[in-house]
Amino acid sequence: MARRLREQLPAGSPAIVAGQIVRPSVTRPQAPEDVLAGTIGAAIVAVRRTGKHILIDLTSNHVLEIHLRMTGNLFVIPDVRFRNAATRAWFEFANGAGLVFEDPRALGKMHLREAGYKPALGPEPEDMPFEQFVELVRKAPRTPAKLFLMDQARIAGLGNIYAAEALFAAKLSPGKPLAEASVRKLRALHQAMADVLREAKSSAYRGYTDPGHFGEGENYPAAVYDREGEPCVRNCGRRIQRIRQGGRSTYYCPACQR
DNA sequence: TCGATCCTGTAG
DNA sequence: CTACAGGATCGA
Repeated sequence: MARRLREQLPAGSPAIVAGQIVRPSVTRPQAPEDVLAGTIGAAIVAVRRTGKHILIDLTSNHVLEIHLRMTGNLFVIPDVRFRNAATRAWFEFANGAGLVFEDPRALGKMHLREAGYKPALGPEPEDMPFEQFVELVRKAPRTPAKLFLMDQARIAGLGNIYAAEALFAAKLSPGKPLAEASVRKLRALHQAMADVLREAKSSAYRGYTDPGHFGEGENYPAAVYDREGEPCVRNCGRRIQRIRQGGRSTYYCPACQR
């Protein structure tokens, strides 16, 4: 997302000349006017991603932090006047283009931070050495594997879907602590976390929940997520089960994942 | 460790 | 019509 946004931004970083927080709840607990005050008049210096957070560096010595949650979307349109009804916040550049934050369910967040701000996140799977992963596992001897993977303070970037997929790939039970897993399976999981995120970020799917792909039969890339009752893709003869963990659904193969 | 909360579209 | 989905945060 951060990369796509970078590619869409107008060249020469025109200043932001106007903006509106259409839905005040997106900046809560910050006041919409405070976010606008640090944004309007500034230009964009860089767009970065860390974990699930998008960070937009501004010349005002602020950082605009955006979390898309599930249904959020952030992009540049050539003419800000053509923003649509799901727009929760927007900014207009000096050339008339718009940076638009859309989010039908309005769960996404936008906050103004000081320069140098860093979200409290664990390492990204892509640049986490195996030894560091093992050390993190060792510090959570009783936490069920799936809850461990979804804890952003431990490891950044995996949500409900990708955690389930990585565990399936590594043949690990979502309910058992990783501290009890073999080194071999931990290695597989370490690799799977990076793989699953790389695929999710690839242009092919733009995330498993992209409207054009989600739940669409053969195009649907998830092996277990939302597949309760379907036969395991490994043809082990069992069906995918759904259990409840931390208030959310976990999908897994009871035969393959032990 | 658990549930409620936020928010709305969609599935039932 | 109600239940549920998602991620993060908060309070019991």
